[in-house]
Amino acid sequence: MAGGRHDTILQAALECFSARGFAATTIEEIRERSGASIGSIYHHFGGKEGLAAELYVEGLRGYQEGFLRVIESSEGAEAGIRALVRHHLRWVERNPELAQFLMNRRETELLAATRARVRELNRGFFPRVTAWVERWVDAGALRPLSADLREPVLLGPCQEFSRLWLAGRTRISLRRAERELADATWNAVRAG
Amino acid sequence: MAGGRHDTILQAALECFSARGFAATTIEEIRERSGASIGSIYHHFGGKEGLAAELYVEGLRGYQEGFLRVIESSEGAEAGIRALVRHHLRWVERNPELAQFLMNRRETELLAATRARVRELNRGFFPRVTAWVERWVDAGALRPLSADLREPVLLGPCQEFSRLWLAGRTRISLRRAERELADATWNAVRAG
Amino acid sequence: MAGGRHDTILQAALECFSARGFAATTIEEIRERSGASIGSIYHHFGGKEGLAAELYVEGLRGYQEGFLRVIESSEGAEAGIRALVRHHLRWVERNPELAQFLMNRRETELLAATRARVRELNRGFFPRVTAWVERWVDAGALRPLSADLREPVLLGPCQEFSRLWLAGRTRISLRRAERELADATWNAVRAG
Amino acid sequence: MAGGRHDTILQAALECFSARGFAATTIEEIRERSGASIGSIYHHFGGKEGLAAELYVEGLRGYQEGFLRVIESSEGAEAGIRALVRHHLRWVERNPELAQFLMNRRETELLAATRARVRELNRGFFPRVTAWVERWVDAGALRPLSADLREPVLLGPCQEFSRLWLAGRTRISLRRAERELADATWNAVRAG
DNA sequence: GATGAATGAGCATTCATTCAT
DNA sequence: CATGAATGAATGCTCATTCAT
Repeated sequence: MAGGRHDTILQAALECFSARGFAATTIEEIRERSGASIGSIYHHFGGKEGLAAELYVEGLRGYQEGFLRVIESSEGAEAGIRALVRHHLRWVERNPELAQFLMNRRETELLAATRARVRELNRGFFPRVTAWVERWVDAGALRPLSADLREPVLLGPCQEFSRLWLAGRTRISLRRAERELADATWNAVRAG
Repeated sequence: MAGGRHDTILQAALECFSARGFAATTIEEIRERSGASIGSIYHHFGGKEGLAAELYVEGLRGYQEGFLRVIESSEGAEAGIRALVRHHLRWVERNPELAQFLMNRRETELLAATRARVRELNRGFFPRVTAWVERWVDAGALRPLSADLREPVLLGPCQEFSRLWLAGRTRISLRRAERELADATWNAVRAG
Repeated sequence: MAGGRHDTILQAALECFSARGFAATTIEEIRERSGASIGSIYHHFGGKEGLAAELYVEGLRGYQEGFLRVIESSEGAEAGIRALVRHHLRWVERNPELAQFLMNRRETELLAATRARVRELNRGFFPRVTAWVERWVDAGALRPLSADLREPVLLGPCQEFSRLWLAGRTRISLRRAERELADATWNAVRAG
Repeated sequence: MAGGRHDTILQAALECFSARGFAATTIEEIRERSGASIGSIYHHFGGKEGLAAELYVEGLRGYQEGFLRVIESSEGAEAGIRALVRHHLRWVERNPELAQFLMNRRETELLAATRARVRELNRGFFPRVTAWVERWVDAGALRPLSADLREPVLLGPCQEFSRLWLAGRTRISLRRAERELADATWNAVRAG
């Protein structure tokens, strides 16, 4: 589906962006790490922004797909919440560089190349998350929660722990944190 | 109180850094906004890094001081947790630019000028937070929590909401979120 | 033979360095004189230091090669000494800019980029000069001379005259000085 | 005669100039080493050029005065030549920093502040050297020598050795070189 | 005389991007 | 598709110099 050169460059760019940030990464660094030529990078992606957009959008898509699959196939509210925490942490574990890159949202979302495609993705994502949450609120399993607080309450702790883990500033692993984060998150939102 | 020029430059830099990020801000922008000369900026801060370090370290110090004051003067575990959430959100409300700047931690913490001073601050901060939490765990008011999970669970939701609020992507205000975030956080950590 | 741009830049830089010194020369001057772009200069040489190092090392190599060829192919001590004086002066005459640049040794030798390569060159040069001189000392044609004094006694007068000539402060030409400098140098070192 | 501040600054500037060259030395370095303020440096010397001119002219004057005293008080040609070599080496030994600074003539002589005063000094110096040399040429003690070659032949070896010694690239001391350099120089110019 | 904050022209250097081969 | 030399606007930073206190 995708040329070897194409993917090699993409992977090299991801490594650079995640290690030093988008702004601080230079095309030269990507060239060196990928082994491709400058011309080749421009041929495939049109430049630094194009590379970042590709990584960002595809990364986000993958995350969201997994997220929806997990909650929508879960049985019951508690199982869904716990699966969501677990999914988040395991996704970070499997994609540490992508996670690091997506986490520094701000730098990348300002890019023109990204905006429209991200909005598109979100349009297909948030309503389904909202539907899932409200279904269980209506069923009396979850406490009502302002729409703006859904993401913060459900993912804030995972997000923050992931951030520390990616920075190498935790003693325990993502796996070992799963249970406690799931407990805390579940207690934060369960009804009663 | 301190040198007018000095503080004017600092404020201008903060505005630039928070609006566009450290890397994207140019000295010229800071010069224009502050009204000072390039030379003056370098005379006082030694450069962009020095400026960022000063802002970062002083911002962090202020946040931590308030944080400790709030929890250590609180009566009981629940009051402490709720005060902590309230303090976090109000600090962000009072210092939106500083908050935005400190949130993009990564960009700044890579700076050599910052590292040592931050470590120093943290040495005086985390042990006292730990002591406070463990006191109430021992008293049976809070559920036991791995050390690595304290910050994520206690502040993750606030942090994530603040991030969205700063990005202008929330409908409700920080004030309106206080109660719900405090409830959620308290439920996440209360014993039983 | 080598890249036209490459050599054009090198020549322009040499003219600037010899006319105004390394420190006083600006990249902009080199750019203007060479007709290349700033980027091209950096692409090829990495900066002012790289340019100076290239010129210095290649210049030194050329001088040393000629020097060795001349003395090692000479017949007898006196012929060698006279050939050496002659070679020195003619080299300066043929390469006035390079001579001027190499003469202000100090400015350039402090450069990190130069040190290792110069040491390497000298390792291949001085032992052969020493061997030649000692051969004729042993043969009784030259007076014994401390190692440290070889260069000063053999080349000091040439060096000093070249310096004055390059500064435009002599009335006679390098050619006209050849005989007298050869006489003086030969008398300074001949046995008996 | 001279204020303490005045001389302290002068000495600090000399140390900087001799260690790193005129162009590479900054006023800030001189300020730091001298302990004076920037304003004070400007008050006394008017700037970097003024400092360099002062050092250069006074240094040259001192060297020339000693030089003339030595040859004019010497008895005979050989004694004069030997005294001259000795004077040169001892002057370098006593004033290594000044020697280093004066040696990099080129950088300093381009300064407007220096030119006129140097020409003035030279007008009082070279005729007397010339007179001394020609007196002994006429007397048959020295071989005739083109005017342009006087300095190179008489001082070239000393100069070159001093340069190496100042750069720390000699094994023997200035004192130990005296005899051999005097012999070589005397042989280079003696009649017959 | 002494001080040091303030100034800003000038400089080296970086880096995304283009394009001929 | 691949290459890398060439470009030059943009940027961080230096540093001699001024001047009010």
